[in-house]
Amino acid sequence: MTFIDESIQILKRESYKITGPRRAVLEVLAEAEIPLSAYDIEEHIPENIPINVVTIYRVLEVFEKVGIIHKIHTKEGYVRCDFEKQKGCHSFAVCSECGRSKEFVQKECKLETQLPQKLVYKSLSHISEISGLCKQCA
Amino acid sequence: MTFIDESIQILKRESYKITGPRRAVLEVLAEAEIPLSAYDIEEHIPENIPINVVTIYRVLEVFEKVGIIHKIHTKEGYVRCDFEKQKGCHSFAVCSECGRSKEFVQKECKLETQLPQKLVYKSLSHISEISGLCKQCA
DNA sequence: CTTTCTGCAAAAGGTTTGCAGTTAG
DNA sequence: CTAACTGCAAACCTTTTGCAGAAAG
Repeated sequence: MTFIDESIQILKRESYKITGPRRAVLEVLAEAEIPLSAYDIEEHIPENIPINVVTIYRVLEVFEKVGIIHKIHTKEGYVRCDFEKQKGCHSFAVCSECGRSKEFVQKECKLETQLPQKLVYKSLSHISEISGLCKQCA
Repeated sequence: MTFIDESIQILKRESYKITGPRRAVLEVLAEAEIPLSAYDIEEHIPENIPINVVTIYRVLEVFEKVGIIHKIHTKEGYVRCDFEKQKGCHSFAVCSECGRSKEFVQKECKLETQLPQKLVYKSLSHISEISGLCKQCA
């Protein structure tokens, strides 16, 4: 199952409509190697079917809500979620030079199990990003 | 040693000047219970000695560079670093409701030791934030 | 057919830049 | 005294909002 098909399935399940702009943004994200902002995505969309940036903002909002993309804070952009079905702590290694990011899932995440209780926090969500140099840029 | 004194020491060591605006921002951050943006900080500074927001932006940039404050991405604001001298992975638990944040340091951080090597990343820095509800807000 | 979605225009908000004058060391 | 810092004005970029028309299911 590809990222696009899987995402469409999830959107339908959550009763969102499958529209042209949403498909187009999915296609861009499916190919992307680095985190993309709304404006980055606009640039990657074919000129013959231009999509308004405002729409892209709204599309990304929905995508993030249903969990098919992640926001990368280190780079102020979005990447597709490669492990939609896996529970656990989704983390990223982000190259500070080229931006390439790799997602990985930790089933046993200290941060989400032990520490919050100790601090009397009830965990809801979690941001975890490592920034460094990738093989190509090192 | 208080946060302010320790910070001044660090700034001097890095040959930054100790100016009025820098002192004022340190004083605000020393008291703050939640992450503050540049504009938040401006509001907390005494009316009789107003400081330009542009200056606050530049002050925060320096403070972050020398490591005396941390940016909280969950809330788009800055907090003082409570563990300047401790090496390791500085993480935060942030209340999604009131914004109160607690810093903690993990000496043994899986994310900074095992995983990066596996991914051929050379670790440089690390963002780790848990978002949830604190005791008061739960 | 109805609800959701999109485009446009505009506003709002946050951040950055250049430059001249000020100040810490 | 000199390099570093600040204030001001303006530019710039990103994100949000309201509303009328379009389109998916």
